[in-house]
Amino acid sequence: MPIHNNDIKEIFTRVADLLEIKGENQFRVRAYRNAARTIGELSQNVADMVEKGEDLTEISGIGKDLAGKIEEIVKTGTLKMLQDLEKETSPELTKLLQIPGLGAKRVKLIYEKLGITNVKELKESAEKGILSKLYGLGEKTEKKILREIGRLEESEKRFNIAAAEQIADSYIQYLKKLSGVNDVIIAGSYRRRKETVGDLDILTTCEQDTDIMEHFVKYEDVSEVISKGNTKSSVILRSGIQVDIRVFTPESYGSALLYFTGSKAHNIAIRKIAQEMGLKINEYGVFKTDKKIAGKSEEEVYKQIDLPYIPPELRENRGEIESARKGKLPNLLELGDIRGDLHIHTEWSDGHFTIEEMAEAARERGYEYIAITEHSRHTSVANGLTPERLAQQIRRIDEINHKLDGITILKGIEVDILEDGSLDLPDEILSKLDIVICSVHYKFNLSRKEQTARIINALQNPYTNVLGHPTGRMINKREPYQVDMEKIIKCARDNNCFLELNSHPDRLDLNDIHCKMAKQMGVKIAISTDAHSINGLDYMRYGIGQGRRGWLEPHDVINTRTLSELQKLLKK
DNA sequence: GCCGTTTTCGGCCCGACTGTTTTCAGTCG
Repeated sequence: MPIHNNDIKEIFTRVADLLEIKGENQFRVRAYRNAARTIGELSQNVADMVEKGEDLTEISGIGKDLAGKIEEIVKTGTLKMLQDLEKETSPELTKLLQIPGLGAKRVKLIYEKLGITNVKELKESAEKGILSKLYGLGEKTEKKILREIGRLEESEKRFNIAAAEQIADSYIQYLKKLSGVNDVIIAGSYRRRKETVGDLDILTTCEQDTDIMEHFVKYEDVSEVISKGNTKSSVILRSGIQVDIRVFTPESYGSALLYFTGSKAHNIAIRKIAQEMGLKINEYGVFKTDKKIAGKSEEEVYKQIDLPYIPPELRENRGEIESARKGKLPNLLELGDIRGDLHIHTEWSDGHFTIEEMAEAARERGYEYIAITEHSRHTSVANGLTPERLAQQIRRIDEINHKLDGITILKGIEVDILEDGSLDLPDEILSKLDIVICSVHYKFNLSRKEQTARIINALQNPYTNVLGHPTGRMINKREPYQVDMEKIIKCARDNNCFLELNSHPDRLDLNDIHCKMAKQMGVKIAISTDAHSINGLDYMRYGIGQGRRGWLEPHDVINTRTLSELQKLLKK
């Protein structure tokens, strides 16, 4: 069985959970958690590294012991230490940790005193009122646990960035209605533009005597108030998302913003640097002994530890601090750099508008060009084009281009990759197009080897330009199909192809890690919306967010080019 | 369990809120 980085991540996370429940040294626990996170975010495949005999202790946070355990997992598919821990305690205990309000100490307590090992038993004893009899637990905690179990049973989801954006926008508008409220900003993973958001962290500054907390919990969408204090409160909205708010003075706004934007790993790293310099950073500022020396703006805080401003999207402790130190932070791409959208559907297949309507909408958005890329015949549910209809569309686009001012329409296709890796339309018609995107739309469950070979075959077609939504994942709905992304990127490079970053908020495919990997391996990206309607063109901003998280600069992206530069890139 | 211009031991980020306690532990972010 091939071991993926994610398998190692899960094993180490379980080890950390069980060690913590056992009451082991917290720093040992942290070492496993750090290792789990690091491996999960690594762009290289650890199993390959083991096979090549590479030194795993080169990876930060992996020492001799963990390197040995990783090898054991890669070679045997399992870790004896974890099996022993599971025998010693109970494998389902870790699930209890997912219940908000239950940490390691309480899980240990209820396990040792009541012999509870899973959620079902926990629920029963809470319903019978046994839980609240334990020392340190009370009725309120018992009720909260029951509520949380109910919530866990209902759904356990993160919100995609577009859904989070809608919820956030209206809450912010509401908060700003209260007079005396000055800044309101959403920090957290939302500000880092992560593809999914677990909760919203709101930061505000306001005039004295402004009862922002009261106003905050009175919002009509609030279904439950979890906590309400003078500087910090939390609620749950009807949609199920948790929203936290913190109030700060303007003097602390920058350090608070930095702190609550995270990520946690980034914060820990910068605090460590501060510590080494004899400084202390917390959410209220930067302190030298007890004297506050900075905190108004994020720039000011970074400056105290000799770093330039680091954009939120990079703050994952994935090398941004080292780059910042060397003055080599990427000059990240911005929405304004985009000159066109290269993946658009119209009513010719399953889109909802005409070619002219989409072109005009794109022109209004300031674009110089778009590519019309319908589905091909195999995707019959989407009214995919036959060679004949595509030839017809090519003629039609020529006519429209002739009349249209201010924007150029490129002739393209999103052609299906068939099961054997051949393309759904003959080369003869593909040769007449400006851009060929090829995509997998069925047979998602081929083996990793077969799926990789299928895609590589498609990339080797002389007319292929772009691989569309390269892993096929749908956020919260469908897992990515199994592929060897490193091989695919290499193949794209060797065949002069590009990878798509599909901006649809349910896809955002490539993900951030693969974007960075493609950049490092010298493969450029097309950031496209896959728009099926005029509004769909506005998904571009999500793709930009993801691209920024993937360290992309304008020159890494083909649709930042002028039309003539782009045409050169697409000519093979 | 990791790490090192305090290097083989002794550190490892830190503050707010809640609930249960009677001065604080546990959880969370």
